[in-house]
Amino acid sequence: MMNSNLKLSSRDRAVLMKTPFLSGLSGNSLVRMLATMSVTSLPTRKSIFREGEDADAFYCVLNGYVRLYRLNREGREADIRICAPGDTFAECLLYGGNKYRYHAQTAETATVARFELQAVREMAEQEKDIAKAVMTSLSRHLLTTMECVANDRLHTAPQRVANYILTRCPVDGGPAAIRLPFQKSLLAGMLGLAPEALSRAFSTLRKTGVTVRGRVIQVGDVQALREV
Amino acid sequence: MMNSNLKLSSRDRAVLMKTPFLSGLSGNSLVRMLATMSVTSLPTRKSIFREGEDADAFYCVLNGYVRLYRLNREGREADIRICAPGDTFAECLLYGGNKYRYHAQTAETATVARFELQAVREMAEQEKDIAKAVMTSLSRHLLTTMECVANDRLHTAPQRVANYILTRCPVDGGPAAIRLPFQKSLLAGMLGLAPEALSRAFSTLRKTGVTVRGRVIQVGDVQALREV
DNA sequence: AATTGAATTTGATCGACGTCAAATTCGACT
DNA sequence: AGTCGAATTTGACGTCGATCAAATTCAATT
Repeated sequence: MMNSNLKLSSRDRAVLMKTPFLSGLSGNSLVRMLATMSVTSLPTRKSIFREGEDADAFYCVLNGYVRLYRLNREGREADIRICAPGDTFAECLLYGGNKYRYHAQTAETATVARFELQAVREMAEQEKDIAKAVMTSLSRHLLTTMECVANDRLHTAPQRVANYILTRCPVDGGPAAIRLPFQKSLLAGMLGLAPEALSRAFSTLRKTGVTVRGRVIQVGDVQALREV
Repeated sequence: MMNSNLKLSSRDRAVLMKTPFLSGLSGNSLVRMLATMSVTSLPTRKSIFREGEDADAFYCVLNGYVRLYRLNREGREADIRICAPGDTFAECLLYGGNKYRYHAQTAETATVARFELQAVREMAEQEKDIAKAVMTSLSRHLLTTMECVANDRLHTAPQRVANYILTRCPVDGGPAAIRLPFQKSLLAGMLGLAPEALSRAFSTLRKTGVTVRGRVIQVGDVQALREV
């Protein structure tokens, strides 16, 4: 069941406006972008597009999570990226080919904004602030993706998990607690791990003062985590 | 020894003009880009910038190869990307932060073009075709980096090597031969492997009709390689 | 052709992580 | 509180690739 052109909830609107894509836009450009945009609510595990399809739109997650993944010949899935609220995906097809290069599906109930590639491409060529928004979005996205390659190649499972926890902890070194915004299996995919490996990484981190109960992660000593 | 503001060899010039960065530029924009550019020849294993330094330029490889890499706490290096002639690197810092996020060093004698971030940033805001060039470059780069994540997470060492060979083979299915443009240890880094693992992957591929002699790789049956 | 340092290959070993199966826990709903 | 299916954890095991060391090959130079 797809609920197109839904009215934006104020929460979703707030997320949308903080996106690198829209946050820098002036009145007129903003209006034009919003005009070509359509908002859709999707149920869990609903496909948004598939690898190899002709690309006609890119998306911004407003609520929930979207999984970008590939399949190998035997049908095993590997996540390439997990998109959180505020993340844009497939915007690289604005200037990088005309077919989707991976599958996209919701990881849970999600709301996404859809932008026509052709329309945005034209606007980016007319309005400088839109071009700038595209460049900002692509730059950020590229940096985090390179970060991901480095993380995969350099760190073990417990280190990746520690890293992830640290990115969501307050900066000071004392104790802290965070709550995962999604299932652990999704976190496993983000970190390039099997769910079992994530579970074992958490139990390895127990000796560093990390306690996990459901989605709540308690960190005894943030500084100690940095040294894993 | 650094040889700044070298006159461009005609070969280097040809590479430069085929870059997504400059290939789409009109007369005036092209002149302005070339004016802010400086060309440098560097010896083997010369550092271009280091992680954490303030970023003031991005680069385009004209000749040779440049390694982008990170270190972990124990000092082990992991390559994030190998830049070939025509590749641009650190251009994501145009709109994505002001510090270099990884180390860059030449993998062998190399010639690179250097572009001031600030100057290009300003030009990108003035000239639409320069903005477009930036977007194209970022898009391509992002796609290949996501490809890299997928490759790492989905494929074994022999599959990655087969993949690499296939990207440099003629499309038809018959026998073919290619010559590596660099040392095997560099290829290993590109594929996220230790040199020993690359060597073993090649010997695994022997049973698929791949013969390696020095830098020359003979492929008996391209179609068979696709099925590894 | 001989020399020599670097690159690559090979062998042996080890640790990390994937996979499969079974046990347990979680969480939504009655 | 009780039920039931899904998510997570745990155990057992296998495989892949990293690492270290030693042998071999390569390639530039004499």
